[in-house]
Amino acid sequence: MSQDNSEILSKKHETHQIREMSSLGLPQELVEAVELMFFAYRDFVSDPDTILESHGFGRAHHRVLHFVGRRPGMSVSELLHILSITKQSLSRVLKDLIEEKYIIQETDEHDRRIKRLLLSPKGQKLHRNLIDPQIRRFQESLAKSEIGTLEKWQEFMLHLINTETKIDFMDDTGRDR
Amino acid sequence: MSQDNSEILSKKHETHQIREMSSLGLPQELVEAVELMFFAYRDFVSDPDTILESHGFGRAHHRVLHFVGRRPGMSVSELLHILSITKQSLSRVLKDLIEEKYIIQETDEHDRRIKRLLLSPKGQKLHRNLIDPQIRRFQESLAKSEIGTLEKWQEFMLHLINTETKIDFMDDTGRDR
DNA sequence: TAAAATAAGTCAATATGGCTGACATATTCC
DNA sequence: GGAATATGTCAGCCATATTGACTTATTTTA
Repeated sequence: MSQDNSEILSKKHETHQIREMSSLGLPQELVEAVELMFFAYRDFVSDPDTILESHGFGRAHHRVLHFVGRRPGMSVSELLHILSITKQSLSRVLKDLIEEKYIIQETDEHDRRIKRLLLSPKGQKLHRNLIDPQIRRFQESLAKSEIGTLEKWQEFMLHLINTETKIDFMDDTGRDR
Repeated sequence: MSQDNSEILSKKHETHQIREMSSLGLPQELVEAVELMFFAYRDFVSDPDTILESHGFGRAHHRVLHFVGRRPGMSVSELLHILSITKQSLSRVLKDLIEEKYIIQETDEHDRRIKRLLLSPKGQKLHRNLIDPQIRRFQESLAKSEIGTLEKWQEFMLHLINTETKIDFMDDTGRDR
């Protein structure tokens, strides 16, 4: 769009005068990066997927467990908003998690229409089991690669995100408030 | 697993003696990183998703178009292997793409059991339209962030990937051969 | 050369997790 | 008292994944 390629072009490959081009006529490394996103994401969620399967749950359950675990006391509509899915899609998985006592609902003290969502100890345990292999993957990747700290990686990833989403993420991490 | 946290702990936050912990009792930045993977991936595929919808296609079609575009002449079984899906899952989307002339099949010269897959000019155009917003997202992110070049980001992402997958990826990019 | 292996394609059935539209209930706000 | 809000639920649709069984054509191999 408004992006000028020449800036990017001049930044890379000091040792090569000519930037490698893929079969698409696009910079090789950028096309590779697209694939890295695909493969890294797929493998990154593969360990939790295996655990979830043994509980009869899917990725949707994982997301709910995760965000409720990270923001204890969040409402159903906050959860809907952060996940960007419909009430009906959420309801099926949330129902499972409540029925099997991974998630507890507590009516808000001041506004009795709102239900606050919380992880039960059982839910916390599962959440922890799901996130552990992902944390481990990051730690191993950090140890193996030259990147040093996560800081710049995080900054880059954050810039890939839509502005609207960024607001949710900030809320979620409790930063910039 | 074999990973020792103390090593990671000592590497980060020179300015803070105590590492911030999330509500999970896990390093805050690593939990944040897990969420960055989720949000970044979701938004990263959102632009192609919109384009695909207008063609009556889904993400599965996108993946097929992408890999065939990147590795012109690949066989059906190579495609199955790289996507890690079943023949039956592939068949529907591949059928769509062939019927609507985005993908062309050519019988291999030497082994007539094998069908080589290629993008038609129409397929190349769509592939290009799908990848453009993703390339743009990377370029904008590169411009906005301090990371400089993609190199270290790529290295880190590559280490997140399973060894088996890495082999496919290398094959795909034509490196290390 | 006959049998086995391989590449591709197809059938039927099933599950997950998205979606839409409509509607019900309880509660709070104005 | 009526409007708005938060939640929950009905029914149905779609995309994309799965498994298992089977066919056809072709090549490899014993």
